[in-house]
Amino acid sequence: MASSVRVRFAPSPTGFLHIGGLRTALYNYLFARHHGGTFILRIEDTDQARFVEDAEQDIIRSLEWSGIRIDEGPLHGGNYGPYRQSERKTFYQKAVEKLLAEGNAYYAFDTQEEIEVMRERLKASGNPSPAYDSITRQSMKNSLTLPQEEVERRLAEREPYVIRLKVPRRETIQFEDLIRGVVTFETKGLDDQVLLKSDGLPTYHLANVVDDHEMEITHVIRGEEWLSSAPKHILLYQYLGWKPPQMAHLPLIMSPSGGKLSKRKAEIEGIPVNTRDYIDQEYEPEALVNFLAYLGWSPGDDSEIHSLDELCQLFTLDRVSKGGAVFNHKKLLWYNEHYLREKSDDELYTRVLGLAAEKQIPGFDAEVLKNIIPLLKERVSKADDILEMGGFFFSDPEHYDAEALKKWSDETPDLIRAYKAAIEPLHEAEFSADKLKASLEETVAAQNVGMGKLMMPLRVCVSGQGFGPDLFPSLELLGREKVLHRLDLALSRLSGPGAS
RNA sequence: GCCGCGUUCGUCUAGGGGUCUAGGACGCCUCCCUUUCACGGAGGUAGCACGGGUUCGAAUCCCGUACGCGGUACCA
Repeated sequence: MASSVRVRFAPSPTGFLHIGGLRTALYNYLFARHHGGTFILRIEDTDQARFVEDAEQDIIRSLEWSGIRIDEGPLHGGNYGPYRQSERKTFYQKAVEKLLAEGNAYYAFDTQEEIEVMRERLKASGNPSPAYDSITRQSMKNSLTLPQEEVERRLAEREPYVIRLKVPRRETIQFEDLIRGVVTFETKGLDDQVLLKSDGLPTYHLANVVDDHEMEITHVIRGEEWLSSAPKHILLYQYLGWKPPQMAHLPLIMSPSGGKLSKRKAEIEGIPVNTRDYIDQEYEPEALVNFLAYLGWSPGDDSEIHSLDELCQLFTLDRVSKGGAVFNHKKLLWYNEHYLREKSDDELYTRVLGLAAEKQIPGFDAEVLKNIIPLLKERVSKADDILEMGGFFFSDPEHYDAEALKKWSDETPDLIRAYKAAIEPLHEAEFSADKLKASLEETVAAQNVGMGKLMMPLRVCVSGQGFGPDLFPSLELLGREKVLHRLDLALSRLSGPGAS
C-alpha cells in the first residue's frame, strides 16, 4: 500500500464525551484497525468560551474504558504533534497568510452589531437567511471594499478583525463521500466562512483542514452534521494546494422521539447520553461497543455479537447505512445482559464488592454477596442490579410489592403458618434448599392446595418482591433464623386488620 | 425559506432487477422447561412512505411528491 491509513477522532473539549461522539470514535478506530492504520486523537479546543477543563481527560478515559487504543494524541505522543489545536497556531497562521496572499481570503472589520444590522436589513427586504457572502460582502467593511491604506491603518491600530474565506460567486463543488456517493453543492449557497476569529484562534473549518493535512489524515470519518460544511473544506484544500482526504459522513444517532440525540432529549427519555454515565452506571464496555457498532452499520450476515477485535476485522465503510439510527435502549440492555452472563462469578464478585463499598448497603456481608452472585447473574440487566435485586439478603424487606401481593388471599396466612410450623423444627444445619422444598411440598399436600398458592406469598414475605432468585436456595442462604423472623414479620404486617 | 442528506417490521438492520409468498436481531405475545423468578429452547406478531416511469419482471434503476433529519454562527 502506498500510504497507510491515518484517521482521527477530533472532539471539542466542551463537556463529557457524548455517546454519539463515542460511536464516531469507534468507527474511526475500527476503520484504522481494519486497515492496519493509525488512530489519532486530536483535541479541537479552539472555542475558548465553551472550553471545559476536565473534558479532555474524560474523553481519553472514556475511550480507554471502551477498549479504544489511541496511537497518537496529546498524552500518547506521535510525530505529528502537538495534538491540541490551541498549540498549533503557527500552522494556521501560515495557511492564512497563503490564502490572503493569493486573494482567497480577506480581512473583515465588521463588528457583531454591524453584521446584525446587515442581517436585519436583508431580512426586512425578504431574504430569510441573510449571509455574509459574495454579494453582501461588497457592502461591508473589509479588505475587499476598503481602500488599501485604510486596511493598513486599521491593522496598524490593532483594530479587531476576522479573516474570511472568499467563496467564489458561481462554482459547483463536488466530492465523493465514501458513504453517500457523489455530493454536489453550489458555492452561491455558501457564506464567506470566518477562518480566523478575532481572538486569533482558527474556526473549526480552518483548523480542521490544516491539521488533517499536516497530520496526513487519509480518511475523514465524522458525523453527518458536517456534510454541509464539507464544500468549504474542499475549497480550502483547493486554495491551499493540498489533496483533500477521503470523506465519510456518518448517519446521526437519533432520539426515539425524533431528531438528533441531544443531551436534553436523552434526559427526558431516560437515555444516558454521556459515556461517563455508562461507566458510572456499570454498563459493560463490550456491550456498549457492540451496540454502538451496530447502530448504523452491520456486517451483512445474521450475527449480532462481536468483540471489539472481531469488529475491527469485520468493519468496512461501505456497510455503513445512510439513514439516521434511533437509539434503542432495550437492545443495549440485551447486549449488556449477554456480556454480563459471560463474566465469571469471581470477576463479578470483585466488581460488585467494589460497588457495595460505595453504596453503603444496609447489613452488607461480603460472604453473602459471593454466594448470591451465581443466583442473580442470570436475571439482572446490569452489574449493579445485583445489589438491588439481592438487597433482601442483607436486610429485612421494608415493604411488600403491591403487584406481587395480588396473589395474597385470605387463606394465605394460614398456609404460611403451616409452612413455618413445618420448617421450624429443622436445625440450622438441615436448613437446605432440598429440605425446604420437601417441606413445602408436604405442606401444600396436607393443605390440599397447589404449590403456587404458597410459593409466591413465601417469596414476597422473605424478599418483599414477586421476582428474584431461585426461592429455595435463597431461603437456604438466608438461614433459619432470618427466614422464620421474616415470616413472622410479614404475617404481622400483612394479615392484620390494617394490612395492605 | 434556502441548501444538502435520507426513507425496508415499533426499533436496529439483510437485501444492490427475477432465488422476496422480504431474512435476522431487540421488543411484544404464545408454548416448552421450571408446580417459583429467571436463563434457555420452539413458535407467532409486524415492514418495502406515496405516485409515476424504465423493464418480460422492481424493495432493488430513474423522476416527482410527501415526510424526516442536518446545515444555514467570530460553536464545534
